[in-house]
Amino acid sequence: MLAGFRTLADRATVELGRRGYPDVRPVHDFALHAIRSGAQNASELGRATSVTKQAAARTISTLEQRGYVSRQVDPADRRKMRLMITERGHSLMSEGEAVFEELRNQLELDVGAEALEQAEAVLRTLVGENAVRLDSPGWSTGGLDGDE
Amino acid sequence: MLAGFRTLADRATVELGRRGYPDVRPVHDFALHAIRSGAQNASELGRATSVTKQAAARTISTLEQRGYVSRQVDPADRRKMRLMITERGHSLMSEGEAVFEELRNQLELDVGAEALEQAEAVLRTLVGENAVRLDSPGWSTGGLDGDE
DNA sequence: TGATATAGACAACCAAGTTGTCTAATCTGG
DNA sequence: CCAGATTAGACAACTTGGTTGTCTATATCA
Repeated sequence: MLAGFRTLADRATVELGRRGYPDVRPVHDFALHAIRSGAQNASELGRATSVTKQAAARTISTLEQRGYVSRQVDPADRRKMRLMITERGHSLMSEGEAVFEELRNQLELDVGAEALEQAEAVLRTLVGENAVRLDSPGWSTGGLDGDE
Repeated sequence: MLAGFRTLADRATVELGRRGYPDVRPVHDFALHAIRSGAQNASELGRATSVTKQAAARTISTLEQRGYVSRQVDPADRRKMRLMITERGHSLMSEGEAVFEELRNQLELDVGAEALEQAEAVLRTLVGENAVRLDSPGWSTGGLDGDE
């Protein structure tokens, strides 16, 4: 079947909820990662996550409400709102990584180390191929045009 | 990263669009499969796909609009609307399977037959584990309660 | 027969996206 | 140096797939 990753992400979400981050979804973690690795404002975040800047701004604002990031006007360019990950944001991220690690370990127990690595390699190939064209927003919902 | 299956499903969607089924999403195919393997009305479909009956009814009605299923009152129990997959519905499904087959073959070329099988086995384990508790609606959106 | 359960419809809502329009700030080029 | 273009971000309206909650019609059970 095809629900593999969904499964993983869902479990991580539930587990994170159990550990005191009840209102976090995969998207949020995803966004935090993008911010940590360089996206400093809404537009950049949008580009980094292949989403319109409006959607990114929305994600940011919920992240801000929940206390995971803070925003302040960029002194150098006053159009921009510079993003910073808060303490709580950082602990969410490390907790998230820990949870993932645990899930991965569990799976490794179930299935064997080699098998798991093999599987990861395959999946990497799969996403690697189209990482090239992570452009076009709306790959999952709207689009469907298939860029002829 | 973790977008492996998404990737696969998205590509299949795009490819199907290209082949004359432009308004089909993974959900729809998923629902058709559930119907084919026994779900005869909205409530059953909902149960089968771990979704409320209302959501299922909605999916059905778009599927009906697009001409993939038809509905008629069940003569034996006039509360029920019996579902039938139309000709077009069947061809969608086989086209869908063909596309998937092709994608799988492509991946097999890229990565080798054994590796692919191994990966599939791992993923099967992953989803298999929690197939047991495919109950609780809302695993992906609302929930988060983690059934304490 | 009457209480209860089930099927499905309808309405209101949510989350995460999308467009499209708009203002404010910055950049660029004549 | 200033006019025009570009960019950042906000706001509003809409879409999809899902959720409750309420309601009617039909079945079923005691």
